[in-house]
Amino acid sequence: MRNPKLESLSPGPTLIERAYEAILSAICDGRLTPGHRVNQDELAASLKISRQPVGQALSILKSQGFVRDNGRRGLLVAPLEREFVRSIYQLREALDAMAARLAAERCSPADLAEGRKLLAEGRKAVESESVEVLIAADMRFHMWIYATSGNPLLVETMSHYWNHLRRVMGEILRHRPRRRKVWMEHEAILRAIIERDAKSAESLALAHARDAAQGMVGYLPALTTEADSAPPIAPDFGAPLAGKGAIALPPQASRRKSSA
Amino acid sequence: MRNPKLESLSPGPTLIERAYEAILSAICDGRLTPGHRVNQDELAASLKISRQPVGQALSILKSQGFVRDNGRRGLLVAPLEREFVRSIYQLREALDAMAARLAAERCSPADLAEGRKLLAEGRKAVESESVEVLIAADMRFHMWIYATSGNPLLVETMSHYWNHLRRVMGEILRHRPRRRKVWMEHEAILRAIIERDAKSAESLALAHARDAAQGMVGYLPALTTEADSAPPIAPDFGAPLAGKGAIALPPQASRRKSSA
DNA sequence: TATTCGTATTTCGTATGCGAAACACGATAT
DNA sequence: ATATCGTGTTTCGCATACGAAATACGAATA
Repeated sequence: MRNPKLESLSPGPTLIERAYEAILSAICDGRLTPGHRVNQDELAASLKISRQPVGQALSILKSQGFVRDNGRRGLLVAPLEREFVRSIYQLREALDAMAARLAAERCSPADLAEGRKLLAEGRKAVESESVEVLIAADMRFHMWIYATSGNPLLVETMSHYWNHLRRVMGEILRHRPRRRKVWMEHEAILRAIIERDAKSAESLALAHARDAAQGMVGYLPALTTEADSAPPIAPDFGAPLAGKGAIALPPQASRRKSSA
Repeated sequence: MRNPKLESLSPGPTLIERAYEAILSAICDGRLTPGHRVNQDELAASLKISRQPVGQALSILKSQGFVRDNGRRGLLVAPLEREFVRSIYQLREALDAMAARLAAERCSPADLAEGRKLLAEGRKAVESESVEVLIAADMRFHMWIYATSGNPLLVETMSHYWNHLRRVMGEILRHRPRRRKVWMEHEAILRAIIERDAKSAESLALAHARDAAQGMVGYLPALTTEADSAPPIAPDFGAPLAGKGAIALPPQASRRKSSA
């Protein structure tokens, strides 16, 4: 009666999750442009589902900063704000540096093989025409470092931020020549990790993050739609400090038979 | 016709937001215990609202890792897992160190006054009996550093993580004597910031984070409800890598007149 | 022609309705 | 007594319905 080890199968993706993915990817690759107003009915019609799952997906997107409240006029796709992007790159400096150091300390042979593969793919991506391919390769390389660091939260957190970065990078790389230097720096980082030189890996990653920031933030004002980006209106949802709720919850909600 | 400067007033908190706050604070201060199954109907009944806003709030909480899918049996309050807490503290090392350094470089006189005030309040909180008061003071001091660093995303990100830490700290401090050392370390950090000694501030904050981690993670296995924490089942929602959506969105959803 | 007011339309938040899937429990058969 | 099956209950996801609030637009007025 005891099957050796069958992992329980996950319930299929709900409409909420699929709507979330659909809208998020539309935002991240620029099909939904910054500042564009989003509309529940319209999205629901596009996806051929009802408003309900769309609304829930938008709630999540809002809490993650991809869409934002537009006063009483629904939501809009978060504009690309220089300050915000700068903030992300600053976090990246700290976290990428730590990730590279940890990766150098903890990497396994399998990890290294994967890293080499990603580097090769990246080199090939540089040759390709597609900005999307280039960004995806860049992202995968860095995600590999995060994963190799052995900190799952780092992967989660940074993949979140990279979705924001995708938007910026896509916007900018479409207008500016891409720099090959990126993958030389990647190679240097990888080599340091391979040689288990934590110190070097850390400082190379830091320099790389600074470099990337300079390449992006500098060109941002040109396209940050200052006009659309109204001053922050609604109290932001993304940074919840619990404890201010007006609705009280009973000390311990015991399941069942409470109102029976 | 042009009023000099009236900031637009924000739409009042919706039921979703209030339910979110209520549930989050219940989770963070332990009124909803780790591993406890949460139930839409029951929460809705407690809050005296319908299931709809509760469900949306839970979606957001799920994407933030405060509740998690329980196979096909609804949701449960995320158990306190050692690995997860360790991950948070590791991120804190990197981010707190950076924050302290930036704070030392950028603090204004007003910032310093605020910092001194928080330190004094913290000292008083140590005398108090309440674990909640103690945690709140600790949290506020660190949030001050984040704010003073001038990086708004740092505030947002860390306040998020601190909500997770609140759960752990509350659980552990209830069972173990609180350590006064914490506020001596805080004082040292503050002093370094006041003296604009970025290097010292950075390393002191790093040491403080390591110290805090040791004080928490070490005692975690005793209370991590290993039995309840089923192996991860559902593909996690918190770390979205956009682009896998099955539902396609048309290239550019132009508002209106699409389906006339 | 420019301004102001009133009405229709849009759009969101919330409630409720409905069906499917899983669990719980008891009855039946061996 | 134990195992198996069938039925009722729970509970969620999704759709739809409804009301409130804001916008947009056109008519009336100066």
